[in-house]
Amino acid sequence: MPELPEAESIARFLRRTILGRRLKAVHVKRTDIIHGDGRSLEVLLPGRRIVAVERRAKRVEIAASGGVRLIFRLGMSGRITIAPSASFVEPHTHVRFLLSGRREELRFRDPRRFGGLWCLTPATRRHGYTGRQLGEVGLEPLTATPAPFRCALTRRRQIKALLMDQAVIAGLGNIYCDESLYAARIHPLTIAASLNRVACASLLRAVQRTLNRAIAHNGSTLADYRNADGEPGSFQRLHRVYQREGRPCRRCRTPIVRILAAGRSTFFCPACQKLN
DNA sequence: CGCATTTCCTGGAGGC
DNA sequence: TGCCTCCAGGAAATGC
Repeated sequence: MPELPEAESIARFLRRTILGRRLKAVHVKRTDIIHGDGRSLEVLLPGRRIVAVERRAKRVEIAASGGVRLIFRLGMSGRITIAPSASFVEPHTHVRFLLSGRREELRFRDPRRFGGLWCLTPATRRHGYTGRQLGEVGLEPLTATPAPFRCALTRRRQIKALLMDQAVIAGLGNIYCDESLYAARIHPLTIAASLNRVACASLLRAVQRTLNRAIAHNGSTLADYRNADGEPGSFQRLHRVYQREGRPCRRCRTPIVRILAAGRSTFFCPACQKLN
């Protein structure tokens, strides 16, 4: 379940390892996970240099020369790895990008195929693109300031659903929503518009602290997630509520409760996070 | 508009 | 040991 911290960890690793290198060749095994410019990556990409690696929301974005942008959405089980070209290719590896320099390649795997790869080019910007749409995303929580953050929250929706909505706040998924709400002592079903200025500011600080700590631990690995170097994250050891149903709250020892909110398992401490 | 429900998909977990 | 069912979960579409 890569969320913002996992995508950030991958982007940082890629920046260290592939920035400035060239895409020598591309092998696509599944075309149906690729969207954007209709032309095949095999003809579009070879020879281009990697000029930037960025993260936006939960997405990892690679900018190549000539205004070409590769946007990886990892969904549930998406993984980006750098591997020796001769190494075993794991099942569900949909695209392989051979890199200049060492005999290495970037691989995109996604067994469950909730993710995808968007190839945006000057042509797609002029004429729109084919395949699945890449939804707009909202405020970047790490750089957001209190006023726009509060503005985004002044709606009559449950705070959990709102934080999960990528068009509103970008990059928070189930884990970091629950962890942030716990840190801010806010019940997940609270109507967002009922939070006052102080509560919103406190929530933003909690979100930022939670995300920054998770990034420092290379994200959370529950099952699938690995960083681009193949290593799991370790932030799951610091989870306060997520997947801790029935276990004592680390602040007050009250058992953590699990409910369904916004269609997702939601964990919170009923004593620390009171409704109203 | 809000929000619950359904769909996509596979691997891992649990039941027997 | 092996087969079967169930289910998580991000995003988008559908229904109310």
